[in-house]
Amino acid sequence: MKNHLVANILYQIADLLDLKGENFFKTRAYRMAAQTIEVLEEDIDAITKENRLEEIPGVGEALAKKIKELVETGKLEYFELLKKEIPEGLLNLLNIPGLGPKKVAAIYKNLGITSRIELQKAANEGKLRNLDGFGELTEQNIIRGIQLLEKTSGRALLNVAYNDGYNYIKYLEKLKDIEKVNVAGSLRRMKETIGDVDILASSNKPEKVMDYFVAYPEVQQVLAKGPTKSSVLLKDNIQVDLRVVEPKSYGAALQYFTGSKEHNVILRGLAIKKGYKLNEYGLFDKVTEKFIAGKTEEEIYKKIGFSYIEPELRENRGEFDAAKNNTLPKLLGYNDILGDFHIHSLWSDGNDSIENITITAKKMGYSFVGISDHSQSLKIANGLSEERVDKKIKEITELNKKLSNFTILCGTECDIKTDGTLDYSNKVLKKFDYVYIGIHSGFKMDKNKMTDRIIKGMFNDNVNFLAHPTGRLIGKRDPYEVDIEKIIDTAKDTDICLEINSFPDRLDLNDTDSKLAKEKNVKFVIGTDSHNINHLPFIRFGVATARRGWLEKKDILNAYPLKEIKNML
DNA sequence: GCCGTTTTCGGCCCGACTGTTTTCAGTCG
Repeated sequence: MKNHLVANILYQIADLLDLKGENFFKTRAYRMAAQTIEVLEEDIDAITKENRLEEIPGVGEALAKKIKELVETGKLEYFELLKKEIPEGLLNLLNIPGLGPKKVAAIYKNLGITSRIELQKAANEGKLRNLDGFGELTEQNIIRGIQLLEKTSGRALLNVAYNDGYNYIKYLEKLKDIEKVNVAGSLRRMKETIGDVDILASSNKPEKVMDYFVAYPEVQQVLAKGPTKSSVLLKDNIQVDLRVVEPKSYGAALQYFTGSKEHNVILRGLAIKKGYKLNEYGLFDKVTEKFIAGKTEEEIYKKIGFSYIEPELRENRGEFDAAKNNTLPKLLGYNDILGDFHIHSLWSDGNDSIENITITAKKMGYSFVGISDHSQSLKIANGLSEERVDKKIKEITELNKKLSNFTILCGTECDIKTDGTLDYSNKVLKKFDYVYIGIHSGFKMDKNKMTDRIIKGMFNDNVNFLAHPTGRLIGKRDPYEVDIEKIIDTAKDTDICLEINSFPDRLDLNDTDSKLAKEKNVKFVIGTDSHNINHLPFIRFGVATARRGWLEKKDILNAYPLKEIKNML
């Protein structure tokens, strides 16, 4: 059984136990074990076979026994009994903002409700307000919560949250009573999707800050407002939370509200071991409660015994060991990219001429761009025939004559056909400065076939880059069935760079697969897949994904000067 | 349910806000 499946069942058990009203620490134990197993590098089957389950942190006698049963039989009696006792539908109700285990349990016990539809109906009919601990406002909040969940399906893409968050910051920076202001939370960690935008500010006049915060023109609704914490819903249905702290606590609060939760749990635990207490107000002596640090994140990490850990790394994926041993990666910087190889122009399905793309790229400080239009069989995207390839090369040659200190390269995003052959002959492929290959049709293939198809394409000597290696579209399409480890190994064998596609609904490879590939010494190219000049700045989301995958400047082809890249290609 | 360089029992992170109730439970992060 796969690690994430085991983790998933443990998470569900925790939720079910919560609904039963079990001890908080017991359900937390299930969640901590689930979280550890979810990101465990080693296979849970192997660990079970060798009777080493109890070596996993957070797994003791009882959990080891349950995991063993689950792995060996594919079922867990305890879980089945729990599901009989508590309807599974209740688990979905927990996703509704404002509803926790206690309220869901009360709703089920008193009204027998087990689905969102039944709940909505009961709320509309005013049946919830009479329950103990409920009132009219609770009822309204539940209705609103259901609507919100349906509208946003939970999380926003990174670019949407990014724009909302940083526009809000620009607005807040205008208020003189704010000393410092930053985004925090998953947006600061640049996670691929964002639940809500967290903002942190320091000020000695928090009430003024809160008044200003809720007066932002983009606010649709004020969800909560207090002197230190407020929440609003923007017109695009993104929730933004603001916390205000005193300047001396700013670093501690920024650390605290940046998370991740898992990272912070570990950090606080380590602080306690060193005789400290860490919270959002600062680092304190555990006994005397004396304030030790808090103004900056750096001093907090340092006092606890670590070098500074970049926000993108704070996911409890080994950053503490690396920080302790001084082996943290020197992360790729947001300004390290010198050019973009994955751009579509008017020649295929892009909106802009190569000339206009060049102007924008120069403004961004790039020294080169590569125009990689689609290949001939992708008719829907106006893929280039062999004849049009020659014409495009001619246009680029002419344009380059007029440019100084800037180079346009002619590439292609060549289709890998269903049999693994490429959409251009080798003779045509050799005409390009570089060749991307990618899957654009025949997504529903069995895993072995798909893996073989891609690998066959990668073994063509003219190929340099593999575009969006898993083909996922976040929230819209799952990755195609592919053995990503085999693809990574093949990239190493064939010297092909794996792309980190920066388009916000792709981010493909993702952070964890990128980390895996880096560990196998694979090189990367970060491309935007731009179809419009306004897409070129998406590069920051590709860089963010690379950083979350622990990648350094030296791992990224398009962070090298073009002269060196040409040698490498 | 886990864990232990004071502990094999008694901790385990805890503060802010809302809504209901009148001193606090529930939810969230």
